[in-house]
Amino acid sequence: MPAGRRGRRPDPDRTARRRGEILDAATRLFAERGYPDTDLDELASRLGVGKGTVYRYFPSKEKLFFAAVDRAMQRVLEAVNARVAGETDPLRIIEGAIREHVAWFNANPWAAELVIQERAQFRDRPKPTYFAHRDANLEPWATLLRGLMAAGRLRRMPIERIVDVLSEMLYGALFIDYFARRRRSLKRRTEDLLDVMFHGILAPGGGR
Amino acid sequence: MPAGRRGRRPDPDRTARRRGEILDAATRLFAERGYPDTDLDELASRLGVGKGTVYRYFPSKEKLFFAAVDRAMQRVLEAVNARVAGETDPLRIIEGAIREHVAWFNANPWAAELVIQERAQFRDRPKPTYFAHRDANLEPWATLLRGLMAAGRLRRMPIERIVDVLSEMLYGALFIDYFARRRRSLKRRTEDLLDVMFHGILAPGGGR
Amino acid sequence: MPAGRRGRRPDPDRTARRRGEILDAATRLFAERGYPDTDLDELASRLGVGKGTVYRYFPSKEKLFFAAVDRAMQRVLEAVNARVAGETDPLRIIEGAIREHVAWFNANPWAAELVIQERAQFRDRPKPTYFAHRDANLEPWATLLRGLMAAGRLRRMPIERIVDVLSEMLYGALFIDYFARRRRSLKRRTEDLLDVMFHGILAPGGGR
Amino acid sequence: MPAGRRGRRPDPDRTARRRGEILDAATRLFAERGYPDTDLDELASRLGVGKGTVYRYFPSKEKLFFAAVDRAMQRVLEAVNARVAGETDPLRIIEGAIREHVAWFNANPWAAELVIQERAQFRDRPKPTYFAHRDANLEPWATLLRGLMAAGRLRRMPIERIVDVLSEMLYGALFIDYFARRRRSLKRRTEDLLDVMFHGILAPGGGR
DNA sequence: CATGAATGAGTATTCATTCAT
DNA sequence: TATGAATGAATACTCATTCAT
Repeated sequence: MPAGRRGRRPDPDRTARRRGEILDAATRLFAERGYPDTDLDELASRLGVGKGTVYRYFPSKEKLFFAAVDRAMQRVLEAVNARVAGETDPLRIIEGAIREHVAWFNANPWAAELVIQERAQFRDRPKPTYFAHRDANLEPWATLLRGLMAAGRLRRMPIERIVDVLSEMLYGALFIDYFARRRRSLKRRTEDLLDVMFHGILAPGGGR
Repeated sequence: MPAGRRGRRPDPDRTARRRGEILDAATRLFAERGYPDTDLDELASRLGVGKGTVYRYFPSKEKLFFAAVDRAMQRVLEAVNARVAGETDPLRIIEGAIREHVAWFNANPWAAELVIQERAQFRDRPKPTYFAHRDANLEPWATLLRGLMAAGRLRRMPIERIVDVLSEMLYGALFIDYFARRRRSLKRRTEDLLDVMFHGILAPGGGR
Repeated sequence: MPAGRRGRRPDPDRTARRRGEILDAATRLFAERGYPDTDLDELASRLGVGKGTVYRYFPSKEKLFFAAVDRAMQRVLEAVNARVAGETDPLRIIEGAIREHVAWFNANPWAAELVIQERAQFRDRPKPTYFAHRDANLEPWATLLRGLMAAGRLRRMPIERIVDVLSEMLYGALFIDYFARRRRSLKRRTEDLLDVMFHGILAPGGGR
Repeated sequence: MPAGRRGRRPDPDRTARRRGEILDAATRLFAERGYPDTDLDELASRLGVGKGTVYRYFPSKEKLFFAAVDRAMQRVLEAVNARVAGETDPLRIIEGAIREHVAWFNANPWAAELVIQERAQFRDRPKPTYFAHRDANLEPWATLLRGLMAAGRLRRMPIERIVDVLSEMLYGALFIDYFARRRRSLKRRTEDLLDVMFHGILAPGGGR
């Protein structure tokens, strides 16, 4: 054993596991109570550790919260990517992504809560985590859309139009879903969204 | 002097004006700082009145906030109704309503802020003010849509599908608009929305 | 009509009546809620007048309270004096005074409440109203006692001993009565007090 | 190092000592200023600790106050019991108890203050602490009195009569003592009380 | 005289963060 | 490394009093 090294060595696995446990509990609590009503004291006792320990892993309540949001956003993306992994038809990829996005937030409403909380409590953040992640993952989707358009399967329009409107729909759906206490089934709402997104509401020639 | 009670009489005009002034200033402050960071003490000094005066007009910070949200929501509806007042073609009415909704929130971003704040700080409210107002005003729009569908100008689909997806788009647009710091022009984004809403993204026959 | 005098003359009767009404309502409220929880706003509305009016008759909440206590103390003394007015036997006068004191506070528990409140809220008042009144009325009673002692009907002892112990009994009775929620009848408790006061608890020769 | 939980362990001794110190200082302050004028902030600075520390030991101002009253009442009873511990003659036990009660409150006037404050500020408490403690300790005294009566040393009368009148005397004495700023010596007043309690004021045959 | 709108000093309590052990 | 005792800034609301009308 080299001189000068005493005591137990830091165990990176243990550390990572601990971090994850804290993040899990914090996520649940932030979503349940909202950011301001979440008490780090309660978090610590739920975890069965001291408050100081939480502070060893995250330097402040704020940072802990951001870490929670960040991880949540990673998870949606992972879920979406996993869902479309086997698909080859680009249109089915788009469709699958939409379905998964709606379904995932529906199954994980706490994530929507985190997104709201972040926006409400930290109004001055340059870019909310949700969009940071979305933008970082945009390019492959844009490529996909360009391909479909070139193949004549999508109407000719700026790619941004699709991306933006789709974002609005999904983001709106995510919020309305969670807090307007909707009564229609997840399946039906997904069909609504896909149908309008793909075909619009006008009948052929109905515009005039 | 008229018989009956003596002394300084309450002046309803003055009272209403005062209430309005307080509400204006409160709205601005709540939107600027967020609910928790808004100090009624500061509100009072901005208005040049004592804290107690604010409490004469609104019994609590919470009630004041709800009054502010409520008034904001009334105003969007008024703006939308005013915009479509002269229209006769039902499709143009729909279109006008969408345009105004997007434009109004774009011009009054503080209103979007209030909507978010309400949701984030009062998680347990049965129905957020935005939806309460929307639902109270839904019927005429549903009638309009039914008419258009009967006339063959809209594709046959459940009315709810249109209402829901449109809500999602508008609500999503309202949020994204305000806090994703979008770079594309209001006009272009409105066209995007209308185009996709009306025609969808698929080319004819593109689904297969 | 002399020049220089305009308008309605102050009407002393009306003024006194008004003062009395305010004092009545204030007394009730102070006794019900305690001094700190009595709201002059509520007092005014119960009376159907404006807050300002109360201030025309009493310069401050404190002064109003003292006036209420003072009037209450006058009333006990009046009641006691009225009760013994017809008596001629000095011992019966003493007895009647004790009976009336106990009975009056029992019938007017709010008065005991005022005595307590005064002591608790204004700890630094030189002499509580109750004792001020008592001391101002002490002399005739001392004379009475001296006469009884000279006549051999009371044991020889300092007059102050009787006055002090009797005061303690009465004052103690007044408090215990009101707030220990006693279960024994007024009559029985009065007899207890008189019996011990007059005869003590020892049997003849029981001291040794 | 023993297995199990790491970190700074709670030290029960230290905790108890701290609690006691806070209670001491609080008792003094409540008695000096009265309940409403006692500021926990000032209490903390007097103790040289932060306000939060006080709240660690007592969950509210109210609870702290009740704890102070409660401890005071325990102490009177201890003092009284200690005083009569060596006595064997039951009559001397009674006498000693009375002497100690008067003397203790005379030496600890702050305790009387707490009793008053409790009554005045918490009008609706079912049973003031003073009486709760008294009632919990009543039985041995009743037994003593029954014994004396059976032995012919006390006049035949209901035990309750003695207990009640004695309570009234002591309670009255306690208050008068503290706030009528009496001028006669403690010793003399104790003799007064004992003399009247034991022998009454009437001369033999003086009743008629 | 009478009113009640306006005022602002005053106060209990919470909880993120630090740091002695 | 872990703990939890200690800290103190921060905050909504009440109510006695004043005074314009």
